[in-house]
Amino acid sequence: MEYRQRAAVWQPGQAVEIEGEGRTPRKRRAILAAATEVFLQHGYLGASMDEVAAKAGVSKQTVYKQFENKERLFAEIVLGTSDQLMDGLAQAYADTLEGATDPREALRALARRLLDSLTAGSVLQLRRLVIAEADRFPEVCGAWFNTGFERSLEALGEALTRLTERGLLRELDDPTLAAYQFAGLVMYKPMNRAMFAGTHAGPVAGELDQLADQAVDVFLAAYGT
Amino acid sequence: MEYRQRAAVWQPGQAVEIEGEGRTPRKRRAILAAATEVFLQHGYLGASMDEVAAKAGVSKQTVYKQFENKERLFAEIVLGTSDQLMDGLAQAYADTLEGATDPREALRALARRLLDSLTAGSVLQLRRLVIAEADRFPEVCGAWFNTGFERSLEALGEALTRLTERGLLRELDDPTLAAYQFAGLVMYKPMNRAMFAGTHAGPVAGELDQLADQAVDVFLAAYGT
DNA sequence: GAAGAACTGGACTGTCTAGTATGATTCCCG
DNA sequence: CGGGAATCATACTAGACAGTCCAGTTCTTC
Repeated sequence: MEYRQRAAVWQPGQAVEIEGEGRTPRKRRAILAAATEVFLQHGYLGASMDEVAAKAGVSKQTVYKQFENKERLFAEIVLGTSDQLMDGLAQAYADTLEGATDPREALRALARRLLDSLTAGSVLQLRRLVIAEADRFPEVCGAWFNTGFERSLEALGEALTRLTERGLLRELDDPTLAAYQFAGLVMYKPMNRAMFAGTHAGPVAGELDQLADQAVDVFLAAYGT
Repeated sequence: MEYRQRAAVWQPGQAVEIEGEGRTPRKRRAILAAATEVFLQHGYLGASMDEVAAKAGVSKQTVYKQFENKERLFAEIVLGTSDQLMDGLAQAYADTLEGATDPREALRALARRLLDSLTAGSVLQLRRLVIAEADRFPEVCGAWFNTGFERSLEALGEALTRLTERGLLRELDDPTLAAYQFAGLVMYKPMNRAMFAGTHAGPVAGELDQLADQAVDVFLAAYGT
């Protein structure tokens, strides 16, 4: 179960002290970390700038010195997460697929890792936030989707293509589509449950493993050599 | 393209006049219809009871006579939709699968119909609303998920089992899981796009057909006879 | 160590909203 | 057609919140 020990794909940043950092950037980071927490927990309208300032240990004036207004702060937070999520997923693909010899085992490991990572509380709350505000902030949420979500599935498509080149999968007409199909097989059920049924009701551990295995069975029935 | 002509799975109800209906129930229906529109458009916190009353053509007092407060009105609306959605989906299964002779054609028709129905604007907005408020109203949103979403996939599993019994599909160990896998193959990509990228950016028509066909190919590679 | 920038705390404005109150008006039913 | 209930228009209360302002304090930097 080596994959369960790994760092989560993304966690809302703590305001870590960085030695030699000036006061202003330190406070800016504290504000971003606090705002992330507050927005994820309460949503855009439910979040209050007073709470952000209090949680950051900063005066309201400082918040408004760093960020023009609530909308900009929201945008900064949402966009700031997509890089980190992407990096985490790219790492997951590399760890599980590159160098693999048995495609079934490799895909199972990937599926389990995706399930673990993406049903974590903070990732779910981020997804909820972006979905909820998709109409209020179409550019920001659209950008998050394009640069984070879609891009990470294209990357998975490329990783699958490398499996094909090594003779571990059948030829793929559309690698990105195959990636979406894999993701859909693995995550449609647990992701919907997690999104709709509050943050409570975590999945049973064994259920996720079973889900992963069965998704891989279907995927390989279509794409295995 | 016969399936494109069909009635949508669900549309936010207009306040239809029902002959012989008294004044009070008529106004109650008007309020529910107006509130549905307002909540879907602005979310729970963004919705104002004044706007609901105005849109329903009713005084605020009447709203509060029919519904104790904003929370109850929200709950009533969310729960009221799940039955209707379910009925629409059950109809889709029946129309496309029962009586089919060619499983590939039947599943393609079902996939296209699901794609058309569930990427419609109002259905998306409803999903967004429920997801966004899952933490604020865990019982209501959880109930919506259990009685609407999960139940409809169990129904699909039963419909698939009937295909099995008629020799059109391989034996299914877990019909509900197979249903989730089918849904995931068909909808993971377009549903995520639709959820994250505002209500704008409708999908290209041909893309959905292609998606449906390729999802069915994978599904039948695993479950076809 | 001094000057200037950044920060603090708290008060303040303007606006919005859930929910209540009231007296006049309209509708329904017997 | 008349009486009682439902509804209307409107005003009101109480609280929340985004964003601003200011006088005093702390940090950084030269």
